[in-house]
Amino acid sequence: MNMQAQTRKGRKFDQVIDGARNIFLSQGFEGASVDVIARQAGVSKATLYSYFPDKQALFMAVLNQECDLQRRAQMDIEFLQRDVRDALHHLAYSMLEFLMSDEGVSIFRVCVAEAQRFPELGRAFYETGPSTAMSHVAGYLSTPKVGDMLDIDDPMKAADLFMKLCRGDLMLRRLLCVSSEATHEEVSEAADEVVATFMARYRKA
Amino acid sequence: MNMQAQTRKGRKFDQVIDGARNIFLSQGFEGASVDVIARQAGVSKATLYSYFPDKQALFMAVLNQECDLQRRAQMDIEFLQRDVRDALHHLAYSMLEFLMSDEGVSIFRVCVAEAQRFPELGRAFYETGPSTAMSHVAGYLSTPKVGDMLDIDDPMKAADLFMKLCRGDLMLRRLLCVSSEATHEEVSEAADEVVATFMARYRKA
DNA sequence: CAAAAAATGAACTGATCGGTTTACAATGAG
DNA sequence: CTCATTGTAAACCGATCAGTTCATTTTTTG
Repeated sequence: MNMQAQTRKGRKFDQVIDGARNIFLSQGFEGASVDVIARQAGVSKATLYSYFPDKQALFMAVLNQECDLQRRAQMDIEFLQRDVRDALHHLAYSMLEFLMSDEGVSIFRVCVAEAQRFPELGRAFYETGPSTAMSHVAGYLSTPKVGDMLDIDDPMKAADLFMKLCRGDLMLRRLLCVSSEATHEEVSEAADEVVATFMARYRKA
Repeated sequence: MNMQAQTRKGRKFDQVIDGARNIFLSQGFEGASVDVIARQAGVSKATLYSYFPDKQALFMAVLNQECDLQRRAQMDIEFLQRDVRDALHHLAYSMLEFLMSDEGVSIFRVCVAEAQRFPELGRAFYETGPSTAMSHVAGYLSTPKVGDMLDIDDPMKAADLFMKLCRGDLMLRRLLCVSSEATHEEVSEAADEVVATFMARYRKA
């Protein structure tokens, strides 16, 4: 039976990952103690260690899953068949929404913090997160519909610009805990600015 | 005598701060052990604890000093009396150079990582670093010379744009340890892009 | 030189942490 | 029901760590 795959894995596997996710994302790697993770997961420490050989492996498992989620949460470009300006705004808005969410900020913070200690981690996050997103955006920017409106010679470079316009002061302040979650208006206004600047840069001559 | 101010403080005060700076910036707060810091500083642990009541205080002292250095390292705007385009390029280049340096990356990484644990830290870093820099840039952008070339209604918003253009993919890759120090050419090219985009956004109608 | 101040090193405390072990209970399939 | 799998609780180990103590040495200063 296909249930066996789950059973073999153990019934509480997901609990462990979820608990670890909570603690790691809020406390970082060193700051998270295995006892606390086990308690949060509602699982005994022995069970936890029956799934993962050590704390590092658990950490990487959590982050890998998080990267997958990030990949899947990629925006629905198909549905961007409307006006280019609207499409860009929609793109910027959804990107900003993720970047500014508690989850987005947490995972970014942890990856930056532990990138030195776990060399694979930084690269994995970059590839599955920002890099993949950039490729998606570049793909859209290569569309003939966009080509009619804007003069884009290097779609990747343009996508890079688009993304760095999204990572502005708003996100910096969240990362440094200067401000808390942004309002819908702030995000929408920021998205307006992104689109305005982007279109100014790549307007037809 | 004015030497007493130093003597009262203790002869090895600077050694302690320097050693702590090295270890904290490369290992983070939790990752840095006080014994290692003392050894790196060439000082006994007892001496270290005669200067600072605990590890946290030492950490904050290091970061405060680093913020001051950052403030002092602010660019020399007076010397920007030349062509606006050149001035902007110079500004972007020196900003990128700091952001991409080992020191700039390290301090940013540590502040982002520990901002949750030390709420004052994130704010202090933001104020003395990015925020101050933004004000300087906004000041320059309010200059009549710039006003002749560009149509800037909100200098702070424009300065924000300028700075986020600098914090691009290059810096992201360094933060995540995807790539190491950038070459002179890469930085200069990135500065070109910053200026091109900025001037496109604020060109006279 | 002599007394005071500053620094040393090494041992020590109490706590925490990662990880293991053990003896026992819950679960679920045939 | 039976038996193997899976999970539990708690004690335990060795290591590390922040912070203290103290007897001794070095440096400064008058």
